Amino acid sequence: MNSRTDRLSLWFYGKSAASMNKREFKDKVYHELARITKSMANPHRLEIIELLAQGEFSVEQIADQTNLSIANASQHLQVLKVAQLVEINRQGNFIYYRLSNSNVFKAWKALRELGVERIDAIDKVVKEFRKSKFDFETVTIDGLIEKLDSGKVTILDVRPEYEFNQGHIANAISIPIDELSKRLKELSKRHEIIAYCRGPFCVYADEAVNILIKAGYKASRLEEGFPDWKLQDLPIEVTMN
Amino acid sequence: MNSRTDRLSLWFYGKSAASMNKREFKDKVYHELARITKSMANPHRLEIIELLAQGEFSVEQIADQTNLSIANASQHLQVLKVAQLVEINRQGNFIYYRLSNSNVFKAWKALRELGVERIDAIDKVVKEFRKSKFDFETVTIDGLIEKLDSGKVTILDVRPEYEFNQGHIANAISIPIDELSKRLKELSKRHEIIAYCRGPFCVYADEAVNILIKAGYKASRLEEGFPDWKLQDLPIEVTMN
DNA sequence: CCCGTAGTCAAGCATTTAATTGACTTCTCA
DNA sequence: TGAGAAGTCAATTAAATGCTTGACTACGGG
Repeated sequence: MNSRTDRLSLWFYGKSAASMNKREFKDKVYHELARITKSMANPHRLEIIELLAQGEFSVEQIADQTNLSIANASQHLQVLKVAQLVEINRQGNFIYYRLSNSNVFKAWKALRELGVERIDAIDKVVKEFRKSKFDFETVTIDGLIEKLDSGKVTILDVRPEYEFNQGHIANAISIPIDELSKRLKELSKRHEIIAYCRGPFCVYADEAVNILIKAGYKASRLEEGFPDWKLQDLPIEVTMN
Repeated sequence: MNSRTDRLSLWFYGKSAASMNKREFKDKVYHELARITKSMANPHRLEIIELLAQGEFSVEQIADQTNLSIANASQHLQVLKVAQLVEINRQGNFIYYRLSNSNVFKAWKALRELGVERIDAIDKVVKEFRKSKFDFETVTIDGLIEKLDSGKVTILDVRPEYEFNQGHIANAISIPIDELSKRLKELSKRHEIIAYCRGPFCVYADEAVNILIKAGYKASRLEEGFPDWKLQDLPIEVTMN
């Protein structure tokens, strides 16, 4: 025990702000910020955050999507809930989790962009994985906006319909990736097709473009996902039921 | 050992992207992103990041500023270096650390804003601490820009001169907080004074405004800090030597 | 009101993280 | 070239984190 530890235990147990000195104040603030950061600092929780950026999901849906056991998913969700990054909405037997606020997605986006830019391993694995399976160009949100102004473009949402219904790019049509092959006739070949999904690490759109190009369409994927579009306050639609 | 763990150990030891399946690809990407997030997820490292957003500092300077032992500070810096969030610049006996890139500050800023908005404890402690010692209004960067357009404003940088020299708001004058009381005569009472420092959790500017108001000046603090100003590509100056 | 489903909680173990100490390395300068 | 200053590293210990398992709680339908 040194004097530093003594101070920490003091404020930790609820010292009032008015009686703090500068160091105690800083320790408290950075401690709280680190608590939030730690609650995001786990691969599964990051994946959950990205999923919840699409809308709200039950624990079982989340566990399925992220390949976790129900109990484990639940525990990760508790961590996020304690940190106030997610909120719940109980509907009978089901408990639906959602991000509490757009700032959560903003933080995830900032970390994602930091990662892609800083960590070669990420950029490399993303590029190689895409290239190995699907070799084609991507379009950014800005690029898509330009295309929309100037031509015949079909925006194709290939996420599960459940996610599409909770919010999608205005005028997009929904064909979940699993159904794309057998629903190709719904798409006109006279339009360029821009497929999008959850975000830059989601491969649904890659798979879609692959299918479309093989079938003779002009198609490319949106680099970002629906949450990035929504964050910029670009036009979206929600399917009511 | 279950099949999930088997997969993890496979890619961990360097599976090529081309041979990955979807789940392996996701695991790899989120693992890497969590690694970066973990490297930030510690109160001392967040404080170091905020400090390094001001410029470059030696290990000893960093240890001093953050109240850490040299060895401990060094170890935290190694964590940040391995995650590629900081870079070094050796000058003889001294090793200067700096943020590798503005994305690091962007991520810190996003986490900071998430924290202030989400965690009552942070907002509360910041407001209470300020109020208890210094009860006055603050000005945002946008507010400062407006004021600059329309009136006589003195921008006062109260960070240590070392930090001022590495970069400051254009036309700001430097009076480190320790010297402010005895250098008041350098400031005209006909100008409103906006004091700024490192960021929203830095109290130098609060202390400065307190001194200035007591001495009869019209003064307020900038909510954000120099790095926030710089991030927006607003005019800055660097003191060469 | 009890059964089944959805989800949470608690215990136990293995792994990771953090701080301290003291030894070690690297560089400068006399 | 060797003393000293600036940092790093390695070992130790304590604490926190993460996963699994199985028991538990909450709700709805018959």
